[in-house]
Amino acid sequence: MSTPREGAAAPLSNAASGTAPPFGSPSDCACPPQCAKDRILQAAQNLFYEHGIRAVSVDAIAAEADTTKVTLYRVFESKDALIAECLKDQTRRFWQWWEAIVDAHQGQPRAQIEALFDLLANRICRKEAHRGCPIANSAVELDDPAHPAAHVIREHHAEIAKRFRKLCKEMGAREPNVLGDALTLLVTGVFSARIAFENAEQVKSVAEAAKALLDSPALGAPEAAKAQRAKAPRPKAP
Amino acid sequence: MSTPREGAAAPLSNAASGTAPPFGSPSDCACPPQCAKDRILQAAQNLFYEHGIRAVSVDAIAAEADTTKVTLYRVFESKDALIAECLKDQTRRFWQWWEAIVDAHQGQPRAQIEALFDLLANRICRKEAHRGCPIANSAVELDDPAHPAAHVIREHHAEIAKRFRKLCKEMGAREPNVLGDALTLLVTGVFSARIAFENAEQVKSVAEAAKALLDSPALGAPEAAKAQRAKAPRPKAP
DNA sequence: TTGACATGTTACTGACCGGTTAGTTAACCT
DNA sequence: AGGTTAACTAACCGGTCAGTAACATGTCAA
Repeated sequence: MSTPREGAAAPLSNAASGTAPPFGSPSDCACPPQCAKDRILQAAQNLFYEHGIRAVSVDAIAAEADTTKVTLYRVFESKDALIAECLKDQTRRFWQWWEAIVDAHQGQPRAQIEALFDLLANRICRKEAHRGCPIANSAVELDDPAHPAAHVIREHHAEIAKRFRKLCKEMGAREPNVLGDALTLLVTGVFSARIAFENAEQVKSVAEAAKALLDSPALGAPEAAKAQRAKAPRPKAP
Repeated sequence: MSTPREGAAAPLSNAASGTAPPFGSPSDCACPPQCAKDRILQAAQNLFYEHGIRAVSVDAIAAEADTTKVTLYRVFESKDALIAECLKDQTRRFWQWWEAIVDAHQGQPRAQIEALFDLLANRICRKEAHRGCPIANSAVELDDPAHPAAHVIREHHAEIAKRFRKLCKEMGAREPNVLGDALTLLVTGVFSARIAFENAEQVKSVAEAAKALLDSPALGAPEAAKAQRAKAPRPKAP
């Protein structure tokens, strides 16, 4: 097997330093800045994202966090619990990102969706996003449905679909559920494709794809709504 | 860590028996039916798909293949080489599936695309596809770009995009490259979503999404071509 | 000063990992 | 009969894994 991590002896592997999951690492924690728990959580997220969950040992995490395995196990019950905490933290930051975009276009569901995809397309092309979505990636590595992180993964994806469906409904789409699910597939698709494609630019067409779906005669908003959308921000929609 | 595999002592784990990746397992090999190499290749694909590459030991593969680790290492250079062989085998079977569908609608690029998505939607809902795409999954677990399987993964995805772009061109699409890439994203998306969504049916809208994209005024075929498509099979396209 | 608390240090356990060595058995070909 | 080939058994190697035990240190608050 091609060396998983650079041995338990790895003191300060900067293999992952400078790299972080696409929606950032923890910084807003209750405890004083950069307490051991914070550093461990951040190191784990970076290493998990960069190399995969199973490829990273707790020794490597502790080393990257500039602490020891003992401290790690004092703060987290197990590696599995740490994994779950990492994912929770990442979903929290993802939804912060989402909310900020949605808030910027209140009452304009179509503009909200477009902005989400425009900014996603930009973000996914950035170098630090080269391993796609950390949550979806975890789903690949965790086969046990009883794993403490499994629920986080499922809930996250269900929430994306739910919110897209709702936005599509507000937009007055003909088929809000199908359209919402189609947009969800584009999101999961762009993350997955980002890993496997050499050229990061190739996945950028996700924004155009989303707009094409929104304009779809079969799924999108009827002409009336489409004409309306360019004008004043409608309050909420039917 | 939640027990990776059920110990090296696992003799005949039927944890994966009866489960196979979405595009099947090897059966058409040169050597006599069910030689050791065949059995190993099949067992590895099943176990890798079900539990992930890193979670499966070579001991477990040998046991599942009803042979020994020694035989495995006589036939394959290393676990990494075995991984690469598994992926090659799976891409081969994927393109067999693809070609069969495309051949059934020769000269009708739009019908070819629609059929690909219709059948993909059906296949992805099947129980044995519940872990998405084995090739995309491997990309998550293999972080080393020098891994013997990395090239297989990249080439596979590039080929999908290339073929979709070509079909879109033949279809006379306004933006064949963007449309082709959008379809590619739907494919990667439906595989990824299949893992994380509890309800398999939710990803089925991929076929409708694809049709909506094909009908997109901005990306799809102009009205003329669209009217034409229902009629006689055009020979090749512009 | 005295605790309490978070953290660090060192060393360990038992299991499992990928990979190897050595020797055996059975079928087939010449 | 002898040789080749492919398969088997069983034990082993050095290393890594997740997780633990026992003890030392620093710091801050009362």
